[in-house]
Amino acid sequence: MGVDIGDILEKRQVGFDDLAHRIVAIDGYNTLYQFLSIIRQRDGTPLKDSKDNITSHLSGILYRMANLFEAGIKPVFVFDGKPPDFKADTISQRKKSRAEARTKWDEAKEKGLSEEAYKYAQASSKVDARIVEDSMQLLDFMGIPCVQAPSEGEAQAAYMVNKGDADYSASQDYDSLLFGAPRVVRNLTITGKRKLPGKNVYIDVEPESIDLMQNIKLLDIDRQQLIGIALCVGTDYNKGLEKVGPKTALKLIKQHGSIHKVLEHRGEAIDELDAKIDFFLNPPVTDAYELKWKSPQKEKIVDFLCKQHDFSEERVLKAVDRLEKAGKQRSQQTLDQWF
DNA sequence: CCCTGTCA
DNA sequence: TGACAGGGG
Repeated sequence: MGVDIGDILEKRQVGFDDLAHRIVAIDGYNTLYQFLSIIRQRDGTPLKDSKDNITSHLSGILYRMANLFEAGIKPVFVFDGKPPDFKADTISQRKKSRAEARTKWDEAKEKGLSEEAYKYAQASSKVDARIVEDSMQLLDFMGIPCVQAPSEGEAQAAYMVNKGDADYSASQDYDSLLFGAPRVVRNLTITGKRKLPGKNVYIDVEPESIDLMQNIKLLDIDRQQLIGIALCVGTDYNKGLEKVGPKTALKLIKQHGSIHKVLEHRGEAIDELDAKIDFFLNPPVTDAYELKWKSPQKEKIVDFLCKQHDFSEERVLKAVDRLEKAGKQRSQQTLDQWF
């Protein structure tokens, strides 16, 4: 999932408050997947309403957005459109992995292996159409704008930051850097703890920002070469070279100058290489969006979350209160009308 | 993930 | 007040 180039990138720790007054274009798919895989009970079961609908993502959205609002951050969600044809292999691979994880989850449960069970439960998470639909519904009631990308959400987010409509692209993946996002923020959470994948160990995680130009300069490469490194390591559109991680990829690209030369030297090939490079450089994006934050519709949120999905009214009202207060406070302080 | 209650 | 356990839906 995503491109693994984090090890060669310079990151800057940012406090949650450093992002005050900033517009953050959130990768919807990435965030929802994160919520689905992490918001679970000890045994691995996701949160569900009485009709057996998964609700982990709704919980994640409600509380995380309340926290962002309180920090003065303006979120906008960006959702994926039609993936490029050359993503088909990755998509079917993910489907296969999910199916395998589902069986292994059941097996581990039967054997009483709780840690294994949890791991496979997470891996079986799927962001399906219903998850996306009711996320958009909740976000709309909360007054948070959503953008429908023509293709990859990370590409659309990158475009919006370049255009100046947003300040950061937010995702756990580094892909939007490949699409040219000047600034990416990761770990957009308040709780400074995260579970290590697989193990039952928690580590501290702080939000961090990555500056594209700074990294390009530091690595002494250009953007095409960064894309070349990504293609060496493997992206959603290609498998990557055998036993080549980010550090080796950097060395290879610097040594040979371009991905084409690296492949030529190794006698290997990547299908539709030029089309893929061009997709990173000139992805389909749209200007058809409006960024407008509206005051939360309390009754609709309560109806949706409490009546339809069995959330506690006390908790939801408290969260909506936080949304309203934060918005009003900002509007007074900065003249920059939120609502 | 995030919230809430408890305990020192 | 901050760490921790437990539950959320």
